[in-house]
Amino acid sequence: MSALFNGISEKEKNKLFTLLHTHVYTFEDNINIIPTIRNTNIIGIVDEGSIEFTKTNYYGDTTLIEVLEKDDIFGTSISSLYNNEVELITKGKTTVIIIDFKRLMKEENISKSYYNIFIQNLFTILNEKIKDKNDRISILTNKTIRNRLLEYFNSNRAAGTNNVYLPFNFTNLAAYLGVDRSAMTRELKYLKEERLIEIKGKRITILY
Amino acid sequence: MSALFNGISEKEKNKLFTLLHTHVYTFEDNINIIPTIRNTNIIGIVDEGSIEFTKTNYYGDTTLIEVLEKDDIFGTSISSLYNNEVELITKGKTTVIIIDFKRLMKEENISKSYYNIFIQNLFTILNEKIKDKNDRISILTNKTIRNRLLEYFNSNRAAGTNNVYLPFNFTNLAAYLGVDRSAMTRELKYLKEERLIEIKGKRITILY
DNA sequence: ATAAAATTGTTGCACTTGCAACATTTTACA
DNA sequence: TGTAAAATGTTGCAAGTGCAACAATTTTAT
Repeated sequence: MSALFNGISEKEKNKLFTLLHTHVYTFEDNINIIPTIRNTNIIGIVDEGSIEFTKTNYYGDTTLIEVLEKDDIFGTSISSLYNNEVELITKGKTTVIIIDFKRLMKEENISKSYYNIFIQNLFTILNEKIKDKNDRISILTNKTIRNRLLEYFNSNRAAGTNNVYLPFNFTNLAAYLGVDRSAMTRELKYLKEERLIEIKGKRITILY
Repeated sequence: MSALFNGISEKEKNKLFTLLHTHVYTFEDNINIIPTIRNTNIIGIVDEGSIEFTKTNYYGDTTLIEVLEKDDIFGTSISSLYNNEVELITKGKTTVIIIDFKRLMKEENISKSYYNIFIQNLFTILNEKIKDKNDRISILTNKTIRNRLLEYFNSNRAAGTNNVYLPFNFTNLAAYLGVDRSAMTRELKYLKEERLIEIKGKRITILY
């Protein structure tokens, strides 16, 4: 659960949506939602389902930028919908809440305390997004698969432990690390043989 | 020049700084400024000089995350100062303006129109930062030096032209792309020989 | 103007990795 | 419960790239 509505009651949340004239859209599985919401300066919130945010370069290679789950945000003023190589593809039936960014910034809203909390939460989430991206950049600048794995494991330990719980499967881990999956599997085998890690399902234990 | 003070006059800017109780710090060359500003929930603005934002992983490899120039922003609520592997190193004598984030979010400020513009500008800048990082991630997931170069060139054309003007030298380009500099030089030679690009100083012309 | 420092260019070599092609196992779903 | 689909595991091989070590050039500072 994201922090977007932290400190805001369900009642206030509904008031906020009225105040901001939010729109709700529902999409079937595997739809690019950008054509529906394009040309508007908006903030979108995933309310149900999930969305894969991808970017395709000029020769057709696609990068998975992030997976947006319930209460994650996206939008012109947050990511880069204006870029036509970018797609937001629904995974499963998906509902999104759309807020007009201009309305969000209207002064008359400001007397409401929950409005201020909402703006603060938005900043906090953007902060976390930037931090996550910095972390991924740091990992991607490693020159070997081994170092990418080790840095990933190191910076994703469960607090106070030597365990990492993968938030996705190994195929997606390879994509996240920007490496060939089979080559990554080989490297994981070496790491296990050298007893630097142990793997049990999606739990990796760091032994080094 | 960043957009942080777009639509805000110099007079209003000074009023804003008074309103927000900003602090100004000046540092000599090559100082890590984090110890001075740590433990505060702040937004920092570079007013003079520049700052290299680096991240060092657990085995000592350092990644240059971004270079902050005049009017660029940083901070707990924007990047990840709480992370102790992170450094903000001044390049040359550098002055920064520090704004307490809590104060920035105080409701009593809100009647001022320039305050609202300032908040909007902050969102816009964060948006651009996220977009830049997404672009870099997209480039870094390419598996060959050649493809990283070509995608970089393609997504950094000067508007409406086939020219790219490097904002840094080739050594830093290699760091940005996460590749060995000498290997990159070799690849650039091949690209020139195959007449896919032309290089004249820091101007690259795309011929493909 | 000159020395020092930084940047750029070059190349051999070892090694990592992508790729392809396929086997095996697990998961999804009708 | 059975079958298709997805995920994981394996391996040979060619190709790309990091690394090291050095030369040449350009920039910076005094």
